[in-house]
Amino acid sequence: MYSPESNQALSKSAQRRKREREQRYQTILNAAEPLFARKGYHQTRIEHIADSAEVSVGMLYFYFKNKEDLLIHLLDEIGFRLRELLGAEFEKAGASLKGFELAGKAFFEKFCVPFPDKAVILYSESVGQSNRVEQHRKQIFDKLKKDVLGALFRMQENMGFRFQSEMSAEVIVVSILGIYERIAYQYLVWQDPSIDLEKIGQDAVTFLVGGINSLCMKEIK
Amino acid sequence: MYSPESNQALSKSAQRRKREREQRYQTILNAAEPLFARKGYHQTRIEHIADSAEVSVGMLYFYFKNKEDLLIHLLDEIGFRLRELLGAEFEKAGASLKGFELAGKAFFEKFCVPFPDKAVILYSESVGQSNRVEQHRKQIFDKLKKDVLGALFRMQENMGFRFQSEMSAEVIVVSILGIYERIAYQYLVWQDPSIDLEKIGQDAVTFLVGGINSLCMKEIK
Amino acid sequence: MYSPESNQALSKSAQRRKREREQRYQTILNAAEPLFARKGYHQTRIEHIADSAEVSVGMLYFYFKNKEDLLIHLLDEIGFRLRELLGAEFEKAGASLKGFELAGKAFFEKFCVPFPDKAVILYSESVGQSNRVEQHRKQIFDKLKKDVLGALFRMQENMGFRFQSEMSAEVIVVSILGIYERIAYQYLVWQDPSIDLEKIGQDAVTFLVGGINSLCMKEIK
Amino acid sequence: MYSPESNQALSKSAQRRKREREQRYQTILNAAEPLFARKGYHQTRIEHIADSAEVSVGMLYFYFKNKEDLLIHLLDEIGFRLRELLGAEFEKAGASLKGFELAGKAFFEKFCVPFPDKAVILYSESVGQSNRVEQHRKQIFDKLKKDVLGALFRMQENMGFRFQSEMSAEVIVVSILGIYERIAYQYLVWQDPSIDLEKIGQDAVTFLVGGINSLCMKEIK
DNA sequence: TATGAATGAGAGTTCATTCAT
DNA sequence: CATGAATGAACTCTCATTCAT
Repeated sequence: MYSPESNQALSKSAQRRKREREQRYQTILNAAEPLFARKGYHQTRIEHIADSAEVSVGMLYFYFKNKEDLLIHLLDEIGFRLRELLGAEFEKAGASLKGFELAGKAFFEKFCVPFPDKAVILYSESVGQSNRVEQHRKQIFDKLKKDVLGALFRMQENMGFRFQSEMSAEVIVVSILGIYERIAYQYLVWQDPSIDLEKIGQDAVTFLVGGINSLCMKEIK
Repeated sequence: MYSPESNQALSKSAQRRKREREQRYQTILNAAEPLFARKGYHQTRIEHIADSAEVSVGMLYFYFKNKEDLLIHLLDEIGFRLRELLGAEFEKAGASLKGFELAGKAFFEKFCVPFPDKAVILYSESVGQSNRVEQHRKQIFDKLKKDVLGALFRMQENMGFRFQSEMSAEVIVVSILGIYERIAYQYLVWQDPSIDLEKIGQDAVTFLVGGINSLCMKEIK
Repeated sequence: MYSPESNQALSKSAQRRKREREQRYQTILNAAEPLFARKGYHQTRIEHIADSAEVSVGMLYFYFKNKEDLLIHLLDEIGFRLRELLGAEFEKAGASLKGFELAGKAFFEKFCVPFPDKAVILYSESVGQSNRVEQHRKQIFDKLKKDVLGALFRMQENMGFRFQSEMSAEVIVVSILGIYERIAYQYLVWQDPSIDLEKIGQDAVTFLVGGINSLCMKEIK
Repeated sequence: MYSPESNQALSKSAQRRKREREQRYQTILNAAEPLFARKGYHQTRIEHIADSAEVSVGMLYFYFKNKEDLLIHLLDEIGFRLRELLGAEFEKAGASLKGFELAGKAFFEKFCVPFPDKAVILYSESVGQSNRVEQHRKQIFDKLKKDVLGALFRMQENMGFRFQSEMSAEVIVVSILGIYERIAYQYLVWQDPSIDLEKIGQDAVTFLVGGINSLCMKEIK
């Protein structure tokens, strides 16, 4: 006979286990993040990460295949968060230039400033480490490109213009990503004092809107 | 008493020595470049570089303090070459938008394509390795910024416009560097097939000219 | 007051428990056997054995003190089986050379061929692992020696001969064990194609009978 | 101009280097031998071997690819020595039964007794460690088999007999190797007090001569 | 009894750097 | 100047064993 109680008990226990496992997984990622970002990936020893996460080295290897794997998971998570964030901003403004403006502002205000470690890992510590890491970096940028490209095409449909050449959309997207990446890098990695995010934001948006406009031609209907 | 003869003999010998030393120094840098760019900085062993340069490991350490030092010198040389190249292009066209166009074209055609290893080291392998390396990277970018900024200001004087805000010039320069860096990265490091340098070049220039224009306001004289 | 009922109930339950325990114990040994024999003792992980036996790691440690202990119990069981088998063959033929022939045949046909894993563990995987394991290996061989020695002495009584020297019996026994061990090793561990058990068997028996004869001298009555 | 002196100096220096290298190689093998034989292969740590050889761990890895490689080289050397030794004994006595006698005696007196560590490694510590090690063990035994087989065939030619069956020669050789191996194992690994090499030697030879005779039939000329 | 996640000592291995020659 | 063998600290990773549940 089916016993809901013992079943629920089991289920509860299993649920708790699962919750704990996911928590620990996150704990490790959270511990690795500042270490990778501040000491550098190679300068960070597995033991430090384990200590910082209050987890044994063995447990760390239970959750992640190796150090590279840990970096990759961290990277993927950062990429996911960033896309989620930017996606929401594009949603807010419908398919318009406004969306690009909001997304640009959010990139600084909701990503770089509150999560500098995440940005440093994405733009600095994960660069040139290994082929596998680079593949994941590429994947993240490809998805971001796809997202921004989607927003661009939706805007095109709305506003009725055409691109100067077949590469224009690609160029616009890559340029946007490049501009923001470089500003973030100078600000976060080099802590360049000439980069004042508050002041720079508006000009950056103006610049890229100007860039976009120059590659989009009003269609005569 | 001054002995021109022995002096000259010494001088000749010293000159030869110096020439040889500089040659060897270059040989080592040249050997390290493709290894760092293709295998990666960490995956490249000192012994491998020495072998490739046909120099003993000990000699390598005579010319360079350590592995990091080698990377830094390589990086500095790459930065110098790039600045030299871009500077020449700006010279050619006087202080005009044309100069930006030429410099952009030259970046791809005279730097990325003929010297992919140099570009990969500048944009990938030297990233996030250590504070000292990062300082030199920053220095290189600062100088590039200064160069481009100079060209921009000369153009401003010539054409008589003013920037929308005090940050505009900074934003323009950083944006330009960011755009080109990202395109180079996708093309060289990820070998992204959607990046066709030939086709992209013109649009990139159009984009950034649009961007520049949008931050520069014609002055009413 | 003695309560047969509850007693019987307890007894039955206890019996079942004991049966289950022994079953599980065997299951674990049976799971470890092919793993040790095919992957090797050191290459086999405790977790793998537990999985294969469908038992938790904790349970495995309930039944066996540690990995070495598991190997020792396996080894002892293998030794017991082998002695049982050879003993039965000696019984069949009474105290005669025939018994040695039958035992030799049985060693191949009833041990090595149907239970190659057991033979591999006895002759290869348990060798040189630790002092404790080696003690048990020695014990097994000592008992086998004693068995064969017993058969030899019974044959001596029956047939009335004397050994050439006081060591002769020892030498005969050790030689027999050595010959069969080496053949089994070549056949099972190295899978030496020049070892054809079918064809070799008869010659091996002839060889050792010749050996035995040469160390036994007919007594003049 | 050719300078014999500096040349000789170079040559001498190079010779010394080579000598030192070979010496060091031997020193490491010599240091590993007693450790492997007495503590066991797995219980012996690389660091111990390096310490014992008064060599740094790094140097050890310069001479040997890894721990397994060290064991294999040790094993090969032991195998080579043993064959050399037995070969010389067979040579001494021409192609006769005497040769088998001498070789048997030499196995104990010139191998097992003076070099117990070598014998233990050959017969115990190298057993069941890995496929690669096992391949080398097999190779050694194959060569030993070939050597003994050669002696047997030469004796056959001299004495004019034929083997009972096509497998007889194989059986004789494998039996001889098995008998001596087992005696050595009991004596050296188990230090079995019932094995008195002095007394056992003669009987072992008698046994195997009897075995050989029983598989060889006088040819009627 | 039964579980299997957690532990952590300890292993092998690498390689930038040094220094006797 | 030149060599390259030698160093050994530092690193990642494994897995037998334990113990809270």
